[in-house]
This record gives sequence, structure tokens and C-alpha cells, in this order.
Amino acid sequence: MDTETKSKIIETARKLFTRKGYFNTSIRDISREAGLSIGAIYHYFNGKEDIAEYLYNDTLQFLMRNLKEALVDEKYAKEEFMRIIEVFYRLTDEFPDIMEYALYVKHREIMRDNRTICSSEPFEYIMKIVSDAIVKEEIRDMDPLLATATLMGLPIRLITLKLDGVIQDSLFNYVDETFDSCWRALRR
Amino acid sequence: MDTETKSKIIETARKLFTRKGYFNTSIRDISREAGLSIGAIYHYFNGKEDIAEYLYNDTLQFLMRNLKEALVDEKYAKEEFMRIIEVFYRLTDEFPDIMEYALYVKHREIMRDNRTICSSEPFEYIMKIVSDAIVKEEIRDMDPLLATATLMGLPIRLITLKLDGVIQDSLFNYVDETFDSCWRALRR
DNA sequence: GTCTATAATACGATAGAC
DNA sequence: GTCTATCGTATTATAGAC
Repeated sequence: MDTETKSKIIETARKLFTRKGYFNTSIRDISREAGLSIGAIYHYFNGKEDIAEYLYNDTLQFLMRNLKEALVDEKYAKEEFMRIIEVFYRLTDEFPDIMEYALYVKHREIMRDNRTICSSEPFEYIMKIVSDAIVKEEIRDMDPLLATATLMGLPIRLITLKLDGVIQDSLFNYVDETFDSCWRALRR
Repeated sequence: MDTETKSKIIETARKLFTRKGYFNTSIRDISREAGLSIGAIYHYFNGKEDIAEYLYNDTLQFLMRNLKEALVDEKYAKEEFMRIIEVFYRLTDEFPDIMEYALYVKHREIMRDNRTICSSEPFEYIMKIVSDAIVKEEIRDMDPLLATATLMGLPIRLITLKLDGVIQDSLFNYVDETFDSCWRALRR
């Protein structure tokens, strides 16, 4: 198992799926862009759907790993929220392909029996943090789902604007103002 | 020109493009679902891409018409923001297919030389309202783009959750709380 | 204006050589 | 492990009958 070849296939697929969409990307496109033959791709994956499933899990794990790393040692909601915004903005700057894949690609179209992004692990993880903050009275009392959407709505919107090219400069310039807006909406 | 037939094609295409994606929907799918022949469809449109372009413009016009109607007679930012949230939530309840199409379908994948949703007419219209509110000092001073994202981030996030089935009940139950969060973030 | 039939092409997947 | 050749199918779009 040549992991480098497999990785090359995955990263090429991520780029093409994000740029052109899953159904508009053919196995031939991936083989051409990756400089590999169709046979090589079928050696590592059972088909296009298999690539998409691997990519989906890979993306979720990537987000969870970065999210957990960012929140190590943080105890208070205020700092946790700041770290969450920071890590999402940093990832958007550094790995726009991955973030675009996570936000845009409609995984339900591709895979059967698939959870929505919103019931996926990263979303539940953040909602748990927000719920705890409500219980500990670090933010005002509100529906946990609404509170989570209040925290993530603005950052996700800005990430979308960045990925769409409406925002040109680094999202890191927006961390403080984003947090400020979110915190005004959530604080007691 | 039988406008009823044309309308049938458009609404079927909207439903299928939204549910299965543009590239995964064939002309045959549309003809089957609409109860029309392929020939009939090609009589009204020059092809799949032409349908998508018509649909795109139709959706933008629909949003603009409803947005303008909702804002008739409103003078103050606070009321305008409330009306904007209300109308988006009502449209999501009443026309989920249209809202899903507006939010989800990646039009850039489909049409060449196409503006992003964010530089489209409804977005610019809302940004103008927000900019005016800043000038009139009805909300605090901040970057207009960030202020617009602060206003729309949470509503768009909730609409996404509703369309994904995470939220089951009517979005109208969330109007007051949504506005409350947005206003806390924007008020002086 | 609506239909069926079909042409031309592209697709996912497989087979088998090396 | 990587390649080329190819099969069967589905696609967009067109032609021409009614």
C-alpha cells in the first residue's frame, strides 16, 4: 500500500470535488489531474463513491483534531469561543480546499444513510460546549441550538464570503470583531 | 408559448436540482418527473444550462420582490432588520425548495461568468440598508460587510438547520429570538 | 407544441498485460 | 502496483413525424 499515491488521489479528488462538484468530476478527471491511471485509482478505492466516503471521514477527523487541539486547557466559555473562531479562520486561510469541502459539498447527495453536517461530530462537540456554558451561567440562558447557531452563524458566513472571494484579506484580521459580535449576542 | 408548461418545467427542475443536484439530474429525470417529453423541454429551453440560468434569475427576482415588499414603509433599522428576518423565515416555511435552491445550489459550478450569491442583488440590497443604518447611527459603527454578516449569519444558519431537518417546527417561532441575538450584536 | 427515435459522446467499472 | 483497452450504460442534444 503506497500511502503517498493514495494521499495524492484523495487530495486531487478533494480539490476537484470542491471546484467542480462530485457529479461533474469523473474518475478520468481525477486520474488526469493526479497524473495516475484509472487502474491505479481503482487499486486503492472501490469507485468514486468510495473516494467520497473516505474524503468525508477524513475531513471530519481533520476538523475534530484541530478543534480539540485548539481547546486544550481552555476552561471558560469566553476563551473557548475565541479559540473556536480562531481555529476555523486559521484553517480557512491555510486549507481552503478542506474548509470548502466541509461547508459546501452536499454529502447527502453522494452517500446513502449519511448524517447531515449539523448532526456530525464537530457540530455536536461545539453544541456541547455551548450547552455547558449555559448551565454554568457563563452566557445567557437560551435554547442550546439557537445559542450554537448564534456563535457559529457569523463565522460560517464570513468563511463563506472568504471562500467566495468577496473577502480578499486573511480572515485572521476579523477574529476580534467576529468574537466581539458573537459575544455581545451571547453574554449575560 | 404555453407558460404553464414552461412553469411546470422550471418548478420540476428546481425541485430535482435542489434534491439531487444539478449534475445528478438529467433532462430525462425532469421530463419523467414533469410528465413531459424531452422534445417538449427542448422546445422551451436550449438545454440544461439554459434551465439553470432561467432558474437562477427567477430565484433572485423572487427574493428581491419579497424583500422589497417586506420593507415597504419601514423607516428604522430596527424594524427593517426584523422584517428581513421575518420574510426569510416565512419564505423558508412556505417555499423551502426555492430557499434551498438559493442557499445551496452552487451556481458557479453551473454557469460561466456568474456572480456569487454574495454580490447578487438581494445581498447588495441588504448591505445598503445596513450601511445606511451605520451612517444614521442607528447601529454601532463597524465594517458594513461585517455588520451585514452579523445580521444575516444567524438567520441563514437557522434556515440551513431547518432545511437540513435539524429544526422541525416552523422558523416563525424563532423570529423574536433571532432578532434579539442579532440586535444585541449590532446595537450601539 | 409535443412526441419518439436516434446520433454522438462521456461515464463508471472491469479485464488482463506487465 | 500501474498501465491500456474495452464493455455496457447513460448522457445531452437533434431530427423529423404528427
